[in-house]
Amino acid sequence: MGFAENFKALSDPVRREILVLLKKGRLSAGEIGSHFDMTGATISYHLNILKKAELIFENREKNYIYYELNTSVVEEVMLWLAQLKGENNDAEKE
Amino acid sequence: MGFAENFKALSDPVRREILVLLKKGRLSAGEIGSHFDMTGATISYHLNILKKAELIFENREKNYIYYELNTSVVEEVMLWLAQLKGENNDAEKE
DNA sequence: TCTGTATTTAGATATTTTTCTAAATATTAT
DNA sequence: ATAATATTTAGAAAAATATCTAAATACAGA
Repeated sequence: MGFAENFKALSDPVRREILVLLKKGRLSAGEIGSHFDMTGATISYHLNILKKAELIFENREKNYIYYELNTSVVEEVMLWLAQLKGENNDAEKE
Repeated sequence: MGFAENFKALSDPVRREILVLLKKGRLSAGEIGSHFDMTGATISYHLNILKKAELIFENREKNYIYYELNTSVVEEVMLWLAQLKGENNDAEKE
């Protein structure tokens, strides 16, 4: 909730890579973890940060927890950046 | 240079506010500092991080150092995010 | 119910980041 | 050259973040 969390979540390379992995489709926590040289606990920590920022959401199924990308928040961040790029140049008014 | 630096630079609320201030036009380090309840040294630290990420550039003039927004890097970050939003949905091919 | 697998939580440690104070540098003006 | 102002740099302290190990939880299958 809030930009602060979104940007913080995006600021870590591991978390960005997780998002890229999820671009191709949902993955379980374990599958995500197998892409990194880190303990499952650490991956869980990162997933939780992404979840709190609503960049991903989870889906419990059987013995697994699947994670999926939530693109709507990505959009919000882009909007903030777009405004920054926006009407900053004195020359091009309005 | 590189996404890591860009995202890290954007992850701090003080630095984001500095960028927003610069949207309206260039400001000296002192003018930027006066918007925050922090020492000049701390502001200088943040400006340096933004500078290294090439989100701003400086312009020395007289006794002052003026800072300006560099929107081209903002664009790069947006591009990364756009790709994340991109072809992630199984349904909408291509 | 017991065992095994997937994942998270708790607590500790290590690393990184943010902030401060004090000193250094640079530039202007007298 | 000296004094004043603007800003940065250095070094230390405080705060936040990332990582690990070990234990806890949740669920599935025998």
